[in-house]
Order: sequence, then C-alpha cells, then structure tokens
Amino acid sequence: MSVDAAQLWTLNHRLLTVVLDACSAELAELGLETKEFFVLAEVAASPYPAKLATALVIPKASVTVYVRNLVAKGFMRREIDDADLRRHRLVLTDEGEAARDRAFAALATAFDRRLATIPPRDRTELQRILLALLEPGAEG
Amino acid sequence: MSVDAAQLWTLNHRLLTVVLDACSAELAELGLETKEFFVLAEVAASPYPAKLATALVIPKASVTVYVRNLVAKGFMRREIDDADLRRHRLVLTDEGEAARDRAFAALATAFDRRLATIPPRDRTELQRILLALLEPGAEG
DNA sequence: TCGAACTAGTTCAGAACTGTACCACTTGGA
DNA sequence: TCCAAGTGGTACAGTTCTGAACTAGTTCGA
Repeated sequence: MSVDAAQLWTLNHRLLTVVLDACSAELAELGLETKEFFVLAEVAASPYPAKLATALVIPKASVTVYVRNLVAKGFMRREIDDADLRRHRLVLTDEGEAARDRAFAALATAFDRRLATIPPRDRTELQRILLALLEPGAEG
Repeated sequence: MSVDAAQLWTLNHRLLTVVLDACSAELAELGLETKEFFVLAEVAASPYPAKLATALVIPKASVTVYVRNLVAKGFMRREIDDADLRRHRLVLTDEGEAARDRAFAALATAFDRRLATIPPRDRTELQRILLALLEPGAEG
C-alpha cells in the first residue's frame, strides 16, 4: 500500500468532521444536537436504548440522555415492548421522521459538495465497500 | 443520484468509530486519550494551539486542556515563538514522537484488521476513492 | 509615541458526558 | 415454584468539555 492505513483513517476522519461541522448549524435549526441526530438517525434500525448504544458505540447512560431530550422535543416516544417488559421500544413521531429526513438531507447536501468531485460509479463502489467492511461478520 | 450521500457519510463514520474504539485500549496503554492522540498526531503540521483548534475542528479551550495534559506527560513542550511573542510553539519531545508513532501503528493495525476482510482489489479501490475525496483541491 | 482594534492563549463557571451503582424484569435450572 | 444470574434502562455524582470573558502581545494609523 502506498498510503499508511493510519493516515487514511486520519484524513477520512477529517473529511467527515468537516462535513458534519458544515451542516451542524442546519441541524441546530431543526432542533437537533449532532449526537441527538445520530440517535434519531439510527432509531429505526435499532429501536432500543441498549441496541442504540452498541450500534453507535456510545455509553448506555448517554443514550438515556439523548433519548430523554428527543422525547422532550416530541421527536420520539417510549413504548413498553410486549415481548420483553424490561425494554423500551423507541418509536419516531411524525415530527421525528420529518426532522430526521430533513437532517439527512442537510448532511447529504454537505457531503455531496465533496462527492461531486468523484465519478458516480465510484460512489456506488464506495458504498458497496463500506457496507462490506461493516458487515456483522467482519472482524469481531 | 443512485446513492444517498448521507448514508455514505453514516457508514463511513461508523467504520471509523468502530476502528478507533478497537484501538483505544492500546492508546490508553501509551498514556493517550483519543482526543489527546489527535492533538499529538497533528502538532507537527500545526504547531500552535490556534492552528490545532481549526485543523482539528475543536474549541480553543479544549486544545488548552489537551496540550496541558500532553505537556504534563512529557510528550511535548511549549516554547515562545520568536516571530510572534503571543504564540506558543509546540514541540514534540522524543517520548512524544515515539508515542505518536506507536499510536499511529496501533491505529493502522486496527484499520488493517478491518480492511483484511475485503478483497485486495477493493482495498485499492477504497484507497483510491478516499484519496480522491481528500485531495486538498476538492471543495473548499 | 499613543491607543484602538486585533489575535493568541488561558481561565473559570456552567454544560455535557459517562462510570458506577442501582432497580426491574427475564431466563433457566433445580 | 423459586432464586441466582443475566439483561435493559435509569439516576447520580464525578469527570470532561467548552462558551464567554479575560490577559498578553501585536499592529497600525495619526
């Protein structure tokens, strides 16, 4: 490899940070802190606090905080899970879905400004490879 | 476009987070919190607190904290800048360089473990695409 | 030479985050 | 049925982070 993996990681991280920073103001207008946005974005795929914590690699206690904020803002609500009474199933409200979609759009716009510099085929490739790298089976 | 940029951002972010998390214990053994590692890694290219803050997209007050810690650990020292007496030129000590290099190695290893799960051809592709996205010229 | 406007860096108080301890419910074996 | 071990979620207190205000040094025009 011509480029060190650590360098690739670092540059990539910088890219994502700059992109996120570029749209954090728009997220704030939607009433979302960036951490809350991550939770809002993931809740459909991981509708329980414990699952959110492992998926997003953040502490359970932090998830409690973000969920509390998102509930207070009317973006989601907790429901008791019929299958396991210990669990809180998290459900997006209509406002929550709308906010999430607008937030995704803002992030997409910010990232698109960067992605515009590479061919569409590469974007598809990138997505395919990233998905492969994140497959549940990959590494442990 | 066929691929959602927000999804790409999210996948990519997840990948970097998981990789960083995988080597955070090793960084801790070197005496580095992850935020401190970012500072240590960047200080050669951005040897002033203000420059570090903009390069790493973190608040000035936070840089003060991380630099203080890194100085206390003997990884760097502050020197008065001859050209501008307001500035603190940050200089890595030998221990600092050694720690940085070992930290980079740990990060590279962790990332490589992930990259090993996909075909070599995809790794080359991924590297090519990311490098294209990270070109200094891209966007502004 | 002066001082007003900047810029670099720090301090500190309050905000944000999270490790730990905890309670509630579930599971599985006796 | 019982209870010990395990999992889900939260509360709280201690830690970390950071906005705002501040000090130090610089620049520049009159």
